[in-house]
Amino acid sequence: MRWTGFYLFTTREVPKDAEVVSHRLMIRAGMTRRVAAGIYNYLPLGWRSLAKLMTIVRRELEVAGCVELSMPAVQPAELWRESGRWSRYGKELLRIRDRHERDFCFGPTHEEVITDQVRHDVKSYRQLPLNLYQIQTKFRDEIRPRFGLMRGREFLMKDAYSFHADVASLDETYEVMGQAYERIFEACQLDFIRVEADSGAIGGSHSHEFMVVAGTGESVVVRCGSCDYAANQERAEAVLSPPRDAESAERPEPEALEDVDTPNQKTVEDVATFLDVSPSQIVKTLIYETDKGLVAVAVRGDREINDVKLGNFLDVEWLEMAGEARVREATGAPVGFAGPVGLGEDIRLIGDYSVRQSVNFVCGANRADGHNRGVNWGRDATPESWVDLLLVEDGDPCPRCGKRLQLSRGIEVGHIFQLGTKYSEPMKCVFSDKEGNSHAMPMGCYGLGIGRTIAAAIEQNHDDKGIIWPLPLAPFEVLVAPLQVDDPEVASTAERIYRELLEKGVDALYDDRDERPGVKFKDADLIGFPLRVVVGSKSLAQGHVEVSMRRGGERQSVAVERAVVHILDLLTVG
RNA sequence: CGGGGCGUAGCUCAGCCUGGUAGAGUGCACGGUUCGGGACCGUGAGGUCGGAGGUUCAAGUCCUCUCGCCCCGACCA
Repeated sequence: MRWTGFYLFTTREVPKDAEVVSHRLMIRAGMTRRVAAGIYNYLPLGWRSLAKLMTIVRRELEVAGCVELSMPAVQPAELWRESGRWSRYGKELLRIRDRHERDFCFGPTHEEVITDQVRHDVKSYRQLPLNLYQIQTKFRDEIRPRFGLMRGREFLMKDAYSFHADVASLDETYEVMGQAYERIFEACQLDFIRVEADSGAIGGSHSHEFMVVAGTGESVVVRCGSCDYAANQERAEAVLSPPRDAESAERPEPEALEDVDTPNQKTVEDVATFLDVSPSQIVKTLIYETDKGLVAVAVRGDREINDVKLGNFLDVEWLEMAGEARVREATGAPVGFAGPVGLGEDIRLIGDYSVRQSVNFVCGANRADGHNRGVNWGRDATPESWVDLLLVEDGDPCPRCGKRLQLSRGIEVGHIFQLGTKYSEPMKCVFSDKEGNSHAMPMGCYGLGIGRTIAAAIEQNHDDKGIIWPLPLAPFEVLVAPLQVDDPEVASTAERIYRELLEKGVDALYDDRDERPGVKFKDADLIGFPLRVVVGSKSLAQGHVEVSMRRGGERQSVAVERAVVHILDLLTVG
């Protein structure tokens, strides 16, 4: 490809609202341009990187036994009504109406459509298992799209769906897919980890996310420094105060329950200072509002609740911290003075493990400017359940080996989970077993963000000059840059090298622009071609061209006749 | 959805408070000097100042409405 014939325009400046490195660099390198909020053009250069990733994905999925197909972006509401998601999915589902006033949506995912297809064709256990995938445009009407391709509304996603005759088969495919994902991200040369993830209301025994390690990631990853435990923070188990036998522990004598005045002491820190206790001796009571009513959660004063765990335990569709008015209604006190003692009948009380062993603790008294001290479970209040609801923090003990956990940030580029019969059941995607009995097919689903993976690759591979592509994802492997295009000697040499590279199957771009050397160098660094061949009149007079690698940046003078061989060597080594 | 901010040349922005001739840099075109790390000089083209309405002799500037975009928040008592 010749630069002047390629639609490639770099810029020096970038809109000030582009804050994340990958976003800025993609705009500057001429890879993408925003069309609307969270909606982008993939320009030829960017599209080449996406295409390379898609090729890798297809290659590994074929190995894993997946079959590619393509499904529509626009889907009829009736399928979503059947699965129940038309009403449940919420505002992220972009709903549209055709000229006949029929309801459609722009697909955010394709469980309904694929299930509808498979139930039509597959009737017997003999036809299972199946694993179908597509790479296709999705639309999710995100509250706040941001960070360019990292969180767009319209985006490219590889989504695969597997169908099985039994759970064992699902388990097997799930593992195969996990390995395929590992091979994909390894092939992209990305630093990633596979973490346990929350499978949420979907149920299912397994769910894993694939995270590209990056400080700008939106997800928090919990890792053990000693063993291989790794989980999404939403999922990570807390073992702060493991349950133990009450009688085996030495417990202080219960003190009398006391009601003390704590004027204006609303936060845990305020109360701790005021009453001269440590925050961990305070039991904080959080009031949540859910679609199943109000819930009070007791947790150690210095810790936070993991809303995802809470939502899963309660099996609710939504929950949020109750507002000022609801808190007052529920506890009779303003925010800051809720406590487990004497809570109303209409509010459930759940205890987090972190306070199960608490004795003679401090908590809100459910009145303005008042707290209880000397509170004890059983005598003064009793949660209906003790549950792990804690948000894991840096330094907490590992649930597997007890060593310290570390928190880091990651970009979620892949998510695999077992759906079970969540869709096959309501949509009657059934098959006959050997005995002729009918069963809903257990399903798995496997997503991989194409654009997000490219963005993540840039987040992980750049410097102050620009992108440093991992070779497999680079839009072009080699840039051939003649510095003086009007010098016939320079031009013909550069052109010859370029042509030979093409003949050898190398993905090369020929910078035939009549630009000053500085401009060409800056653009080369910005775009991040892994290899660069510079043909300049001065070195050519010595019979040399210059070959350099973007990563590391070292330049080598190479004899003209050896240039192509040398480049091929470098490309093989990687 | 709540709060804040921004829409002016292809791009990045100034001008708005205090109403009176539409600006800079960059990019683009042309000419010249340059030519191995985003050169310099000169000339030029390029704008319904997001849109609608209002106030005014006069609106990019003030007011109202509207559309679009961005940021923060919508979580810890």
